[in-house]
Amino acid sequence: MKEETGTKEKLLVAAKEEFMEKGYTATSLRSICKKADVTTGALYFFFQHKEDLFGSLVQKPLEKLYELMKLHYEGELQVLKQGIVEKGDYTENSEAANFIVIYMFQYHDEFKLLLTKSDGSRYENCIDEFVEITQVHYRILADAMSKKYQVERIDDYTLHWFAHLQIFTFSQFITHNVTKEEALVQIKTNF
Amino acid sequence: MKEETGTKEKLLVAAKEEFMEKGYTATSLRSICKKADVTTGALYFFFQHKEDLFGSLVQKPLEKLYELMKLHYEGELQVLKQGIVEKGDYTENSEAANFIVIYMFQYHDEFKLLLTKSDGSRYENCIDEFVEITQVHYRILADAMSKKYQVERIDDYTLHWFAHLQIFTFSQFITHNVTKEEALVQIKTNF
Amino acid sequence: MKEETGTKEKLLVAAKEEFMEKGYTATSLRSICKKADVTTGALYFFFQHKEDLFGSLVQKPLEKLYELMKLHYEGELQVLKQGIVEKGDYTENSEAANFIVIYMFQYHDEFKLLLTKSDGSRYENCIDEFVEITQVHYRILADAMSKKYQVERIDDYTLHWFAHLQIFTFSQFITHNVTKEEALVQIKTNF
Amino acid sequence: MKEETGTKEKLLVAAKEEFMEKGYTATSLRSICKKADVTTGALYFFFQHKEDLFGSLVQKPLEKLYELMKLHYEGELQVLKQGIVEKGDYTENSEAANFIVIYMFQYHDEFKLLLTKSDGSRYENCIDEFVEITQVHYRILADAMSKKYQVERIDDYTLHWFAHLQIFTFSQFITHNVTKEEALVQIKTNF
DNA sequence: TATGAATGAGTCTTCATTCAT
DNA sequence: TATGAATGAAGACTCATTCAT
Repeated sequence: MKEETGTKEKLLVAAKEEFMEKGYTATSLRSICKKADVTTGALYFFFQHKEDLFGSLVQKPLEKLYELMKLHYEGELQVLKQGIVEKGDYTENSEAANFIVIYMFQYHDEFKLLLTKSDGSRYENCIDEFVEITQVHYRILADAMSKKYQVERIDDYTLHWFAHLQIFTFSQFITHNVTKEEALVQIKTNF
Repeated sequence: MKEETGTKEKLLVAAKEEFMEKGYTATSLRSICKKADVTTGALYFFFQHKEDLFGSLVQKPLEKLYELMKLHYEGELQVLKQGIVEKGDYTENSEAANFIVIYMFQYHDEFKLLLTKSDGSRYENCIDEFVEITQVHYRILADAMSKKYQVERIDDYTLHWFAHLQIFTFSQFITHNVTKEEALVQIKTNF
Repeated sequence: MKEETGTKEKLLVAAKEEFMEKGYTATSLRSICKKADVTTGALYFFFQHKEDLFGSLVQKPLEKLYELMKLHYEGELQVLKQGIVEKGDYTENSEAANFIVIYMFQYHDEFKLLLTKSDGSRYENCIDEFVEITQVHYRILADAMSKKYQVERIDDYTLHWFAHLQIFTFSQFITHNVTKEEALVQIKTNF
Repeated sequence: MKEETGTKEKLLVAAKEEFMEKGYTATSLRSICKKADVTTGALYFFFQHKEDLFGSLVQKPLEKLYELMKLHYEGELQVLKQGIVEKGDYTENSEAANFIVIYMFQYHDEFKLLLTKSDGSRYENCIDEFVEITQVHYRILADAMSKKYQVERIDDYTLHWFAHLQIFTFSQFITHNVTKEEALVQIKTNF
């Protein structure tokens, strides 16, 4: 039955606002404490570093997203193995993509921080990791295809390009003011 | 007929290296001066701010690129006005795109700074401006098309998406290790 | 019949380890609490200050040693007063010295803390006090001697020197890795 | 023709005073700047670290002393090699010892800092190095002796003891309020 | 043109200590 | 007995910028 918001929560809220406004590097812990109406020491009671504080906002959604991507990609591989692409399966997987988008919108702020405000922090290259994961997946997919249909191997650059494009598309939803509904339409149209 | 490299040049060279390595915010003017073997005062004789120094590396190529884009887009509009799209014109315009790519590779470092190392500076959102310009152009184009062929107006979001995608494509050439040749092939293929 | 080690004991053990490793100033109470798996508040329930905690480790052995020195020196004075130095008495006193060494080894850690890790605390000059006490004693001894044998008064500096040397010798046993046995041999040889 | 004392000098003077009063760790750079009537930035213009500042006071005398010790010991070895210890040589070497004392008194403050106020800095164990050097020298000396006179090898512990005692003696001159004259008398008497 | 000394606000972080519960 | 949240001053150090010469 607590009435007043906990200090940690106040800090997280203030941190989110400040990071969002100024970016990781340009944000000072002081300004966060001030906004949260809390002393420096209090901040350091709850968080180890500046980076830890940023991570506390952003880590979990990030990891969950990795997981969802993995699931999504494994789903696609299942479809591939079954040989025959039936409508139902396809749909199922498409739903996985949907789910990812929905999840990203659920943690819209957090992903915006990751994608546009993490410069200077450990997370500044997280996009590259998304691309990397996707590219690895595409490689498997592409090789299977080229083997099946006896076509030439797709070169790395092209693959990377597709992977990056893919991630770029999803990023756009967050970095620009796209609504969840618009995003879902896009997904349905393009995939 | 100067023999020794001028101080200003040494500073610019050092600045480019440091910014490239650490990014705008994380680079200290001190480190630049040190690398250039020049004193702080000297730096401030030639440049007003940190931002001015960064701008001295990056401003001109950036403006020139804006110009080239304008030209490119005006060219497309000319084609549009003439009503009949003749082969020759089209080629001409395609060559404009080529020229842009070539120009970007000529100032490869500078554009890399702009696209990936300008965080914290006045230029951190330059990509958005590219997109904006492109989008405005697309709007004109699209409206002309939809009027001509009596099709529905293309919504802003889609247009923005196309514009961003366009810019993204060009950015990729610079931010990733794409060679000029590969880039030109891509351009020829996709446009 | 307590089974679990008491909180206070855990704190003392942890404190000893930490102080020994890093010295008084460089050791933080936090690190002690962490090592003892105890909260800050608990520490402050049992101890008033950082210095109080350090004192709790070190005070008693220190005082006891002062006492032993006093005893030792009083013994020597007794011998002096009796005029005739009999073998038995001498031995007795030598045994007092022995006892001191043995006592120091019994609280080896504590004296090591006092002699090498107390910098920044109230105890940082404890060696000087040992020297002071010894010097006072030597003064009495020396004056009696010089009166008895009609020799010149020994000057303060020399006396201080002897006192300091004496204490230095005992310190060495603790600060360097001398075994109790070696120390006792040394004592027997030199005194 | 400067009239006002330079900033660097003011800083060094203030630093010496503060370190002398409170010791390395307990002294804050702020307090030094305040005493020197100089800003923090100024300090960091002249010195890299807190340790660098301390070193600027203390490094040179320390190194010079190492050198003098080396010379002194090499002198003793020369005497040894010549086989016959002639009075003149011995005197010469004794003069080397004298010179060391005189040098130490010349930089009395600096050596006091090193011997009693360097705790927490890189120099906190400098005494041990003195002892080490001396011990190594003694080893050579002792082995030569024991070979020459066919006596048993002196064990490491005893040697270390002598070395430490030696250094202790010299330290005393500085750490206690011994005058240069007293010290020189001591040296003449004991060596 | 350039020097280099100096500024001073600002950075993250640590710490002994307190106190309501 | 003990918790653990909170304080707030202080720490070393960095930086863009200025200015007399």
